[in-house]
Amino acid sequence: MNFTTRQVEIIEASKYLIGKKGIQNLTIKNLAKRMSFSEPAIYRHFKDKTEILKALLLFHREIIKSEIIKILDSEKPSLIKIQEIFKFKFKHIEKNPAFVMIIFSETSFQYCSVLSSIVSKIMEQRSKKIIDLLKEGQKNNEIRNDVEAEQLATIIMGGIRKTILSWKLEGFKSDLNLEGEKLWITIQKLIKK
Amino acid sequence: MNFTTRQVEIIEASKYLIGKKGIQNLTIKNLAKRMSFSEPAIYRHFKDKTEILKALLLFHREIIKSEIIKILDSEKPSLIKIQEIFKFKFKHIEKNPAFVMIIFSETSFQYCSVLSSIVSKIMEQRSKKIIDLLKEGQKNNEIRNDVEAEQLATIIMGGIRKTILSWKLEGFKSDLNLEGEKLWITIQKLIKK
DNA sequence: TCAAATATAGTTAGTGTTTACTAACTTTTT
DNA sequence: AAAAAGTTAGTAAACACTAACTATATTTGA
Repeated sequence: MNFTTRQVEIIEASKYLIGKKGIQNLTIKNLAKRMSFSEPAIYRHFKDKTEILKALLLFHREIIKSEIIKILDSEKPSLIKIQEIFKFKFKHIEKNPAFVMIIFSETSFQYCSVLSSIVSKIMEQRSKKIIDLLKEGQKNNEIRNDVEAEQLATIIMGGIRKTILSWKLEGFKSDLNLEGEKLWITIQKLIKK
Repeated sequence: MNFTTRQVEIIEASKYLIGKKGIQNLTIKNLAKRMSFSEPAIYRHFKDKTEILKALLLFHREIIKSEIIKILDSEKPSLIKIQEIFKFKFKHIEKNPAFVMIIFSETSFQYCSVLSSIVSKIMEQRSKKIIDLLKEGQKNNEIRNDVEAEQLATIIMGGIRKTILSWKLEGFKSDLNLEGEKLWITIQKLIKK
């Protein structure tokens, strides 16, 4: 997980390409053009295309992970922590629209077991953190405990994903942060005790 | 939207291929093999590949639409109607796993504006129906009205999608109908008055 | 210290495979 | 007789990737 400068540049270029026109826009040819050098030069830095996608996923996972951990490690009520994760996710996506495409490319990765297992692992870890947080909140009497934390997590994560997907399908026109806030107001009313 | 027998057969074959290995498995070659005839024969029934995908989307939209309308037109409380839509969706998916791939291929269709606009229209129509149903429920005092119907719809649809996605990423191992029921129990507790 | 050796990172030109799709012909149905 | 639905054989473009060569740093040894 230690990438060279050039590797990071290639990861950034890949992100740019996927963000622009989706995963099928990430070709070695386009990547080389974006990097302003020849196609075979790419292969001096990554064994093959799968390695690039793998690096892209892992590189971003780390960025998000460290941010989430920062939130989790703070001494705040669970509900506030969830709210902060909420806000971070929407801010991160709006700042980094390329990542939306990557998030919604799980199915495109399906042909490649290496990539699909990375994606499902990332998602599982996220779910687990949210579930733990919700359980903590239930214990501390911040969150209602007549419902299961697992299902609450599904609703929260699903709601976030659906909001982002709608934003994407509408052509990124609406104000994503605003939609995120509206969603949070509702979720917070539904789950708090 | 009137398809010939052969066209329907090709649609079914496409569904089969996508269901097996995702959208990238839908090639003219594979389609011809599945239909047990030559590649150019496909083009006697559809102008190009995009037309096939378009037909696939529209054909299925009709099937689901008619089922949803049947539920909506019945004389039952809103909450029951939502529950029935819920059940139908999970049953439909479990019976028809091919369709999961299609649902989660929005991003794969993105390169083609015709297809992506069909997908976003379908989704918008679905959202609208759920929102109307929720508003009806709020009016009739079945559903809490301290939250906005739009956001409730996002949560419900997002929750369903997330449940299906997790099921897919786990390799279709868990019992989807059971997961759907657990989700419904939670959602119902959260939204009812 | 500085030239020779070597490792690194780029180039051009090309390969084999897969893709959607077509031209031209033949068989089958109406 | 003609329209519909199939066939074989093939095309052009896109794709990931490679062989072989070259320029440029970096390291090493007298």
